[in-house]
Amino acid sequence: MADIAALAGVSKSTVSRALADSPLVNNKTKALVRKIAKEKNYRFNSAARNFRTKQTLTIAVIIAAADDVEWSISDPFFLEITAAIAEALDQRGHQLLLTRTRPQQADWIESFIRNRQADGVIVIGQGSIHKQLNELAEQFDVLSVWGAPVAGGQSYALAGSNNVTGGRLAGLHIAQAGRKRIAFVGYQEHPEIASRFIGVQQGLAEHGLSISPELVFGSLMDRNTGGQSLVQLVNRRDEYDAVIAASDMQAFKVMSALQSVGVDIPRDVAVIGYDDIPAAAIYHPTLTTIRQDRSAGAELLVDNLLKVLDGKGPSCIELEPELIIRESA
Amino acid sequence: MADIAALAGVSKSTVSRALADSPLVNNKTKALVRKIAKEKNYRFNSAARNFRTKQTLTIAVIIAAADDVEWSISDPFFLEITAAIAEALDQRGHQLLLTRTRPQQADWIESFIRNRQADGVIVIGQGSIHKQLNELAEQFDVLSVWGAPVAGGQSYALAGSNNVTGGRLAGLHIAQAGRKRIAFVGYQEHPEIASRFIGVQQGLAEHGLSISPELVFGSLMDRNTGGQSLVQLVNRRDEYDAVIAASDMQAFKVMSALQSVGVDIPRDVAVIGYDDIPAAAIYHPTLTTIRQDRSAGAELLVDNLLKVLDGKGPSCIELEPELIIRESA
DNA sequence: AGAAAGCACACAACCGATTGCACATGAGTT
DNA sequence: AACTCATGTGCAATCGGTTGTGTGCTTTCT
Repeated sequence: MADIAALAGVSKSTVSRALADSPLVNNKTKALVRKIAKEKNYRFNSAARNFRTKQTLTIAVIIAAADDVEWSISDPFFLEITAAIAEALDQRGHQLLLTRTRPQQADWIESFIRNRQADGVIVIGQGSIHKQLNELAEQFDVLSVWGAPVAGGQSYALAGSNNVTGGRLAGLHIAQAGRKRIAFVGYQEHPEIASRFIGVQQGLAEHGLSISPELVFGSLMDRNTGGQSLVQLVNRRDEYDAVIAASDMQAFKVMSALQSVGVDIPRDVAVIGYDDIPAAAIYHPTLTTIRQDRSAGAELLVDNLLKVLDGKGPSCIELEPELIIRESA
Repeated sequence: MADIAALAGVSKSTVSRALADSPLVNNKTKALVRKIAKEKNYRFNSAARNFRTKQTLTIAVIIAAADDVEWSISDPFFLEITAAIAEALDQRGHQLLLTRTRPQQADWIESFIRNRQADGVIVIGQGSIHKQLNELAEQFDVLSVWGAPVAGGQSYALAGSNNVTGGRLAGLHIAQAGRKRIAFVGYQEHPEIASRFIGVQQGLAEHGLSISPELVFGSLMDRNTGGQSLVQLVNRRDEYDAVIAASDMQAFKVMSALQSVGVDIPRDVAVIGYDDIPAAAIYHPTLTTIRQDRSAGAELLVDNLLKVLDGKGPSCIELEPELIIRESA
């Protein structure tokens, strides 16, 4: 920058202001400085800038659910929403630091914020750490979370699809299809899944149906108990004519297991998923599911965070999910 | 740091050295300084450190293939390898900057390196930009690429699975299964896919088989021509008894399309994929495929890059892929 | 014409850690 | 006793931008 200043015959500060498009600089000077900067292929040093301005224009993203029993980091939904966040951040001139830090570690957020490695943090999935998040949010106003509202409210900014509505859509669709004995699969410790289950029950209730407790299964993705749940699900296959799964990946598992013992989907058992990951449109039969809009969600997450960083209070916004009817139900 | 120095009754430099575990500092002093730093919950300012040391301990990751016709960013394989890279970088004390920058943009790499936003760049998938990568690698020694060796060699560090071997394994397996009329699906502009196709032909040739040109289809994922390819593939379904796909996602598409017109897999047509993404074990029938080890690959990519950043020449390493036999073939 | 206001720019401090060099102290050597 | 040497610590420069304050010049108004 000093070199550019010398070449342009002005001072460093003028160069800085010219490149920052400050109104304090004459337009002619601005043009001259920029021309020279371009000619000399000048690049600002963002390390220096970050240092001086005390902000990094970087947002850390952490997949909280990834460490949990229910979901693995390989669930395409999380990765896709991460990609969508990258896109949204990019458009707003920020960068995405993908972190593996386990949110269970006591001081994970401090290390990001106080070390000034990131200006804010986006957490994908509350997993089972809602409480910790809440405490952190009260200390640091730098949190934006993808998930579901929690009873009692939360002090962090929240974005998510309306899981109750989503569940209800699934329940209604299954009921309208004439199914009577419904099974549910999912890990209800997670706020999102719990909401979906509530929605499902609502939807079914509107048609006078309910889910019998023995047809509620835990997550099939759980490293410890997942296999067991799946076996039970298959053994009881004559007791239900529809399965509502808490995620597409689980729906695939259900379909695969049932198909391999000769159950026809959707004739014998209808299956409905949640997320609408790309594979849902490809599976055979194609999967009826509840679509969550990742792009919209990502933008919401980012805008929420930027708002909070800007000193505005955290907001809680829910997107409307959409029923995607395909072959499986 | 100045505060810690005052509290410990030493100078800033001593604090700095003590925390950096420099041998220049007496052990007692070191212990004292560290104790105080811990008590006062001191965190170093990484912005200042990056600025001063001129390195960021950050690696940018860019999914080159994502922008291409063949693969979309939603292909789980890329996202998974990205997650694995995050893990590997974390273990080595680095961070991962996930970028969306399109590699087609002329100066993408300069903006990272010269702006000092990252110390190095990992590119996933050469896509169709091998030439550009090569030129960049000659200017900047900061490149590590996941992909396949290219005729004529490349000047960047390369890691990948041996696609020829992988293809050959697929070809051999199909041939041993007694299939005679083989179709291939994939976008051969990509070095990786091209290598796989060569391998497939080798494997088949060892059993006296070959692929007839009209049974070689372009990518099903191509936004423009993918649908057309799929229609052709289905129309000609009586002309082949096995399909070798260049990726699992494409294999799913093939299976789904064929199943929906009543083709039984694997009885009528065997299908084999490539990658072994999680869904491969879940599809019905479960997908026989060629496994690429993401963790090993990610570590290789990272180690390669760190080696290059360390001033050592770029290396080119290939992992051995593995045939995973399941139901579809 | 003189004063006030406004514009465009320069000067220099500053962010917080790292590091080359100078210096002090005490031990070991001749 | 004088000298070398090793060890431990402090001083101050430094990285490359950003920004508050100051200053000279021009314009505008009374």
